[in-house]
Amino acid sequence: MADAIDQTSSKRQTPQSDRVAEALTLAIHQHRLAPGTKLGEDELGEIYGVSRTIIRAALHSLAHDHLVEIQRNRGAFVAQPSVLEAHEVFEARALLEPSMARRAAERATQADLSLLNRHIREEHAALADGDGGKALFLSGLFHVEMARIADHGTIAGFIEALIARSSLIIALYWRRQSALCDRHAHHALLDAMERGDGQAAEELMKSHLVDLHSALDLRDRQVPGRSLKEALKP
Amino acid sequence: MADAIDQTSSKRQTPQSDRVAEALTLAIHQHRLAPGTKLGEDELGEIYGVSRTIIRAALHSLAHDHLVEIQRNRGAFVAQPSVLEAHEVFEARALLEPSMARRAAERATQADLSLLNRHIREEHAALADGDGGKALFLSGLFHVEMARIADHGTIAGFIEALIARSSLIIALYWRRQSALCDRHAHHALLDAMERGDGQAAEELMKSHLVDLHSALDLRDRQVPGRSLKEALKP
DNA sequence: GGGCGCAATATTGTATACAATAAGGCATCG
DNA sequence: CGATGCCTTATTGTATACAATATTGCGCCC
Repeated sequence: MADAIDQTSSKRQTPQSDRVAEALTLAIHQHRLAPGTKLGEDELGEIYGVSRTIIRAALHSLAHDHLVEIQRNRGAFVAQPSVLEAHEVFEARALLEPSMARRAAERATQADLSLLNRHIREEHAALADGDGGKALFLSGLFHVEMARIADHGTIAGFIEALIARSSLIIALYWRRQSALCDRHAHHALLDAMERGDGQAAEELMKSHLVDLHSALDLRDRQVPGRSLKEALKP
Repeated sequence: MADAIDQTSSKRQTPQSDRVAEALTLAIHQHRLAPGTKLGEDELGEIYGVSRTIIRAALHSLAHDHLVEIQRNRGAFVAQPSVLEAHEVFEARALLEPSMARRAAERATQADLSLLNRHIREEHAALADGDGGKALFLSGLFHVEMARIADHGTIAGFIEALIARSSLIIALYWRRQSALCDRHAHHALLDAMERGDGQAAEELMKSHLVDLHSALDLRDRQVPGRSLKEALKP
């Protein structure tokens, strides 16, 4: 085992901690790391073939984005967003993403549009395969790509962080029965972008986010993993 | 020298890196650390009486908020936001803060209002003393406090980061002659909040941010510190 | 037999040592 | 005298060793 990280070229430009952080973020996105999972430093160090120093930097980075929670002297755990946090995240997205959708519609190049088109096709294919987790992940990527097209790095950074958190929220609160209700939302958005209709894109994004938000089961209950220890002890 | 950090009680709950990061953030807020300043690890370690491990964690944290820039094998420097970044930061604030002003107006308690009142008085006092830097810092604190009152942790976190970056932007691009043009903006905002008039607070915040944005000198030029080496070498 | 306290263990927090990279100075050569 | 290349030095990147804290299992006492 050991060196699991692909060190393509001998001269590496990006810090190793970033590579680890990216790998962990991806695993969270893809629902391969469930909320509440303990992320032991030695364990991760062995997996990625680096020392705890690197792992700690990566974990702190993810903690900064609210993807993991670090408890002093206890360790790092994949975050378990509360119902309140879930509401906040989608409210924040509703505040930011419609404007970005408008900008994206006004600025998208042909290359951007075909990239989004491919995303949608892959997403539908994943849904057809019954791989809901992958479809959800691709769906998030669509939003991230849109923020990138809008060409506003600052807000795009916020949106990326919010979408990563959304992935955790979906893992905890998604209600299955409404899984495919808005399969056409992204298609409609892309249509508006192809027409360069910023106003329409903004409205579509706004209602799409409302739909997403209401597709969550956010009745105030304890999430499973938390109830065992943290709900009873303190 | 050495242990410069105040370890009030023997049992410390917050990580040391957070204390260092806070101290550095404060120094940046107060314009005691100029953009471009080199932040050597050994040097900071000696100042705060901790090892480089702690310093590195703090610097990475600030880098995540775009307050410092880390160049591989070169070290950490106080960030020098570009003109583009400056625009983006104020556009992002314009997107987030008006809504928060509305929420704050709808939720502020009497204690909140008197706290804001005190902030404004201190800000005016600092201006009267000719301490523009301190006034600017307190002005930022007013916005942060407002986000806190709005009781939306997620967006408040974004706003806090944006205001910290604004402090750097102001250090680089503020034009002196317009330094006191909007001294009454915060007062007007507080009035609206005291009336519980969310709509008015939202509008006032929006125009206040437009004023701030246009009080910057964002003509496209190289910032001084950057031009010597970085503008010519790469 | 159950509950409490202590000790053993494992894991994280911090410091330090070593390695790698970049910067600056000096000597040599044209 | 100036330029170029190497070498010295300083600083960061990473790993490891040590210290502190929380957890867990065992034994003892009630």
